[in-house]
Amino acid sequence: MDDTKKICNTSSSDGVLLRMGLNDNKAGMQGLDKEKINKIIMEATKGSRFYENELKKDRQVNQRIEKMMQLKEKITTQQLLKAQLQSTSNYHARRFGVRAAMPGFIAKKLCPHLTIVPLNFEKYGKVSKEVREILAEYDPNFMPMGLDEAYLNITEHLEERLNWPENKRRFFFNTESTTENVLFEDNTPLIDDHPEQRDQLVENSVVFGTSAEEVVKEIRFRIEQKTQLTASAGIAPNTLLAKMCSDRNKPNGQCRIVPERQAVLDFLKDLPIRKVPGIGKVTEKMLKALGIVTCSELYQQRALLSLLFSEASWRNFLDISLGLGSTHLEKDGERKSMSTERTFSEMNTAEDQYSVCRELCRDLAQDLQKEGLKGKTVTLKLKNVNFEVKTRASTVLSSVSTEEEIFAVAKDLLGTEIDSVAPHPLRIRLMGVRVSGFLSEEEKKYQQKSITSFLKSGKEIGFLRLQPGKSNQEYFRNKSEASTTRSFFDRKRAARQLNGENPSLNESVGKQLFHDRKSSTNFVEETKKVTDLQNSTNVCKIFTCPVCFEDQSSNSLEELNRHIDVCLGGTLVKDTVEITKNYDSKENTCNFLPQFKNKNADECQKNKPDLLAGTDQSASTSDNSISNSTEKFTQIISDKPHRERQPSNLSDIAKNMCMKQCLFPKRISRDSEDHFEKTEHTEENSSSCFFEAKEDSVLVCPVCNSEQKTRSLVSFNRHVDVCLNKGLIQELTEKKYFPTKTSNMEISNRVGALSGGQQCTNPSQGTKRSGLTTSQSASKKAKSSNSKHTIEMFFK
DNA sequence: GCGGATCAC
DNA sequence: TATGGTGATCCGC
Repeated sequence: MDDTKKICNTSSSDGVLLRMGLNDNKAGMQGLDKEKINKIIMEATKGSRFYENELKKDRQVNQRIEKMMQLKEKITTQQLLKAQLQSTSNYHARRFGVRAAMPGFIAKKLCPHLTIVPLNFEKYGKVSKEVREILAEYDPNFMPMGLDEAYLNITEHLEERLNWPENKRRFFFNTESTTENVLFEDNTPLIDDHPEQRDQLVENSVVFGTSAEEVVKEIRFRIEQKTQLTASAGIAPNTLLAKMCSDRNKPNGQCRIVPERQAVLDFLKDLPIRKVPGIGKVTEKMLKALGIVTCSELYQQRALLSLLFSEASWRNFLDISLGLGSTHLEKDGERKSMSTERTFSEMNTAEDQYSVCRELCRDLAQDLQKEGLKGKTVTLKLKNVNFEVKTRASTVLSSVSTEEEIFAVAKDLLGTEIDSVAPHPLRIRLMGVRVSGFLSEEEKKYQQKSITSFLKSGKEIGFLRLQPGKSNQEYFRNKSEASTTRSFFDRKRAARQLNGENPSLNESVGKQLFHDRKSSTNFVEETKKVTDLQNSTNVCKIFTCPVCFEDQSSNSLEELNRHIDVCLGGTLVKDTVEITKNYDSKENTCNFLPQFKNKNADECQKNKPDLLAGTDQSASTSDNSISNSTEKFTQIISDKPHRERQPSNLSDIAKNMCMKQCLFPKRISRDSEDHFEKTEHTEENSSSCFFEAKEDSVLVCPVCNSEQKTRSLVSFNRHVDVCLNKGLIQELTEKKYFPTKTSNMEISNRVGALSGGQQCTNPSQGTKRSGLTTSQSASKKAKSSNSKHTIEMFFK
């Protein structure tokens, strides 16, 4: 309880400083007088709406912490001990997999012969083309992260480099002398002909060695010589460590963590958690409340964390505390959303808001079309003048990509928000529009095919029959032409010019523009009509379905799309049947079984626990000879490596494919390789389940490498616990956590206890989250490469 | 699927 | 002086 008080009694200004204040945690800031600067920030911001909102957010965080501490109070020593064993063994079982015999496996995780170097560019940070060229010499597949970071895997380069002569590793200072530049370009003849020049040359050059450190020095040297940019770098066995240690010698320095377990642990020992990518100020504060400040404390408190945080969170904490990160660089995954947003001075008229909304949709549509994307979900984001952010989303049946399509959805969302505060105006300072739920390549094909076949069949008749506008049109033209032909911002700009660039006149200008408006509610209605008209390209339309050629009663695009979807249903079925015949084994997808793919893939994923429990819902919803769940799992985890198994007949293929589809839908949809053996993530998701279902294979302890007689997951895990607790893990553990008797302690209810989240579910109001999102995967690139280094490396 | 929240860059 | 934009992810509902 003392802890709780401590947190909640923190003065509000302290709390806000945490949110707003200078973060001197980032390297390069240590020299500054933090307190002084924070004081200045405080003085400048006190009393503003922004500040008030920061206070509010901070109070929310404090409430979360308070609840967490209350929960912590209820935890008994017994529970903690139990959690200690369960979290550790569960973590290892899932993280490292227990399917294959892997002696010394865990140790290897920490010592892959891999060097990953993130280069953090300082100054103007942009990884220009030149730089890029230099980096590519060391790793042609290097991964740029944003504008000012890049990850390189220099493992291969290091091997090659061993045989390089000194000359190949010599680089020159780029002085102002033109002679030097000449030398830089072509030095060989000069060396031979003029010994004195050679001396000078040697004086002005530097030879780099063959170690990883030398390579990175060389890269940084070359970059600086060529672009004047300085960079700091970290050399480490995985991306997480590399990122963290590149931070250590900022600016313009480098640091290496050698691929040895002890070096990793030493590095992490006193490292503040805030230095870890993915742990932000909120997570830091929450962990601090638990007395956790360094990464090693993250490990020491793992039992507590497993009880207080979601599984994803505490497992990520454990990853961090053990220095586990990705060991290969993965190309970006597919984009998941695209958005655009804008901040402006207070905007409180519906007309302005619809106008801005349309502009955002227009911009977004352009961006979407550049990448050829169509999405099904449109999200409107609003920030009111008190800095409170709201998002409102709507998912439509047919995907959208054009300005009109997006606006059709967004304007409804906006309308709802405007209505919700009526008769008061909606006072906002930011609006954003996002499109997500993009069509997969498969879906695009279907769509394309349907449309193509439709057009080819000689039905190229415009399905929009335009009719002359009626009475509303005149109204529309007079009333809102300005807002469509000139953007909101253009008008504001013009108004500013008229008013001598005085921004304070913005509001009055707005009022002038709309001085003739009626009561606010009526106005909203009118605006809606206007925008509906706008949505119809300024002309009244009657939609005719391009499939059934029926005139549609509604003039809403959404309605039309819905209708077309229904009509196209037939076409779609036809197409998928054709695809059935074109099974491509490389693709490993279910597309030869369209019924299953289209209808049941998601279901199957959802029903996974049921499948495992033998209820087998998917089998009942599909007649594709999916006999029963046990059989399916047995097949996948059979002793023979999966990739060697050749499906013997179509039915087998069906089972295999469908199971893959169901178990690993995300990855299957992207890649064309066999993901079972390689994807640790899937392992994590399902490893324990495998054992429950497995009947004909032998469990081998991943630690001691001995075959286990039991088929029971519980017994098996117990064995692994014992092994783990005796061995590697115990090194790191404080003795109080592992009194000798606990290693024999009965471990029961493992899977249930695993969802420790249940225990910390907050039934009451306020903060919804009981766990935290702290994976390094916060950023998409870090994420994509995050979770599948270990098994893959091992098998390589 | 939605909405809020956190995080990185 | 007034407090950004974009994208991703997680959690609870």
